[in-house]
Amino acid sequence: MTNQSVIDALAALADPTRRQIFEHIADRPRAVGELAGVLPVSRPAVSQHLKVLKEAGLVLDRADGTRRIYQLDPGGLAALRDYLDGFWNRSLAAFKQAAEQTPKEK
Amino acid sequence: MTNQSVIDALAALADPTRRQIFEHIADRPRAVGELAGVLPVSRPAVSQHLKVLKEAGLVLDRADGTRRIYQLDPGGLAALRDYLDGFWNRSLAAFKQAAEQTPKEK
DNA sequence: CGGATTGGTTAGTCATTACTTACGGTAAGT
DNA sequence: ACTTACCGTAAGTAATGACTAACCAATCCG
Repeated sequence: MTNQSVIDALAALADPTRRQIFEHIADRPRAVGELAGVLPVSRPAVSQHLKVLKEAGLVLDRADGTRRIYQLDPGGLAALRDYLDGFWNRSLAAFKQAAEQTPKEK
Repeated sequence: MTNQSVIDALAALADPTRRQIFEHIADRPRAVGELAGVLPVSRPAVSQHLKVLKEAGLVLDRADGTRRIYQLDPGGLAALRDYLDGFWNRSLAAFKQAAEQTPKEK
């Protein structure tokens, strides 16, 4: 609900490795070791990234024996999309106004 | 069009100062010195951030005498929103499936 | 012209953070 | 119980990047 979650989500997705993890999870739920096997980083690194993604509200986790399954969290994504939608309207208005001010654009 | 622009946009908005700059520009077009006067950083810092935002396709600039006016670029925002929308559908599907697998959630 | 205003660029410093290695902890199998 | 498999945490290091100070370029006004 807060604006901080959106900020955390943006910062979380800014890292290339975290974005790869996120995209793999988006495909289907994954275990930690499964992700580490695909990615070019160690398993602890994956764990640390998953912690960041979880705190940002982008992923959920559940236990499955000794394994831990991670999946997407719709809440974080919705917050992000709503945040960007807020700019979208203002962006269109500003762009329209600027186009009128400089009509001789190539 | 490429996926790289989306990645650049995410990384650009991850920085707190850049997000503040972006939000001020979203309010209305601004000059560089105008932004530096409001923000707690120096003018060169603002210039560097604007360069990043511009390369990410999030802002546009035009000359106005010695000043340079920056405004939002709808293209970058649209690409970002479409990117997140792609995850949104997958997220809902994954969440629904997981809810069925663990029906005894509190 | 000459000074003043406005911005972009460069060099260098400092803080943040992503990564690996090592360790501890829990659950399943024998 | 012992071993194996899987995962999170801590410590330490290397690399990324955000910032300031100094300098240079372009435009406007007297």
